[in-house]
Amino acid sequence: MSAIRLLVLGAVRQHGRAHGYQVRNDLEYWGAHEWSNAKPGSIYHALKQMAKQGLLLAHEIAPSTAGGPPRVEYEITEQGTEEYLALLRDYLTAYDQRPDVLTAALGFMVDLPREEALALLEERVRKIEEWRAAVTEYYMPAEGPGQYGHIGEIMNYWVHSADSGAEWTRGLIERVRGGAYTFAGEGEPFVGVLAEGEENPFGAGRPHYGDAR
Amino acid sequence: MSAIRLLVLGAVRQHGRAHGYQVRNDLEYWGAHEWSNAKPGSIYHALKQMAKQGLLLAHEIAPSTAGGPPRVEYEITEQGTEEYLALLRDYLTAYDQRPDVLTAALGFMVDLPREEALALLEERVRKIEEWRAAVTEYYMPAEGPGQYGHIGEIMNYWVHSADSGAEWTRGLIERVRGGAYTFAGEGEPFVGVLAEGEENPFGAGRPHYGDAR
DNA sequence: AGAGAGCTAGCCAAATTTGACTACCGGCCG
DNA sequence: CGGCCGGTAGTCAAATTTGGCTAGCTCTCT
Repeated sequence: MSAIRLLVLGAVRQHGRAHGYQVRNDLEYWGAHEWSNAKPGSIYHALKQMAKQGLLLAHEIAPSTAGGPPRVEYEITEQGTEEYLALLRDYLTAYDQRPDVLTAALGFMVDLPREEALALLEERVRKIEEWRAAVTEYYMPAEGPGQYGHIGEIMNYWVHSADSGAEWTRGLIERVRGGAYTFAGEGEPFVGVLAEGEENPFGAGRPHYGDAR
Repeated sequence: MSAIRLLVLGAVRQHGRAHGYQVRNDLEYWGAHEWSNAKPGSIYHALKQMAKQGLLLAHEIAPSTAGGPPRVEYEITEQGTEEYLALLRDYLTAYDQRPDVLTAALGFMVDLPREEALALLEERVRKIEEWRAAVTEYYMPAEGPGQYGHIGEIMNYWVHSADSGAEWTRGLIERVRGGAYTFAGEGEPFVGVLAEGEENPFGAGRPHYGDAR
């Protein structure tokens, strides 16, 4: 699964109640369209799918003023919250070469208690090291590297990425252990959503990298 | 697009003529199922699609001995070769947060002349630096970092990944410039496919990381 | 000789993702 | 006042991806 479900669940949860366009807007605010598949089609699809599965509750809203398409507001259910936390824990520890799930999880990590987040991040480092060992053991056999020719560069790249990822995670662990950020149960949380009517500084009109391609 | 097209085109090209299962086997040999979406369904789909688009030529093979499903062998066309080289060039330079396309391109980079590969890799470094500048400029405004709360860790992670990727690419450039590997037009190329009947040391029976999850 | 395991080769339905498209409204410009 | 631009809210068909399924062999025990 991609990161879309976590992103959508997290966005709805922070609002309490949100319709599709609000979610879409939040994800854009977070820059999610740059590092994940958070495109309109995917977002609306995920909302409907998760409503069907009981993770979200759909409220049909009467078209307020003029015609327009029928709006639907979503609210997260008990079951949806469980799924949300499960995904969050999973993605914080998973090292599977897709950086988007980690990125999404970083955005929500403060929904967990500090101690748990630390434990998960340490688990993440362990997983990376385990993976690294597996690569070097299986793909760099006794005959020595080089027998793979340029193909060895692929393994080299994997190993380099793993090392870099582990190093970064260790840095994050230190910052969190040192008291950075506000985690669950520690008072007023940092809110990354826009209030109704608040101007979106990251919305249209703001050049994002990649727009010119 | 994912890396699947480049992988499939490259595999068919190295064989000269290959049927689906051969391609599937090569990709497994390269470990592609671990870092890309190279699953049977995707491979067979890509073969058919590209045959329909004229990138591959499909030969119906009469069922050799007993019944069995009708085999199809594929051969790359002129147009397919062009597409192959275009994808290769593109993926060697593209820095778009999906490591699988780079990984796939690394596997085939020796199909280009050494000088061109070097130029593309240098272009890649430039792109990464450009991207890094965009992130730090747009997402770390005058108010200073920290106003984003833990969300700033996402940008921090991006920047760290970019730096790590650039550093690795510079290392590769040095190795290639120093004469490593055999590039197009430099004599006997390194072949990463299995000869008909050769045993696949990476096939089934060999534990891959992730099998135990 | 028959049961079962495992390989070869490939197919398929369901789920997801993409990228473009619709429809309504308000403002603004000449 | 007509036309068009931009924002809001969302839909849709087509392409792709997933994960498991089929069917025919070939060994290997028993």
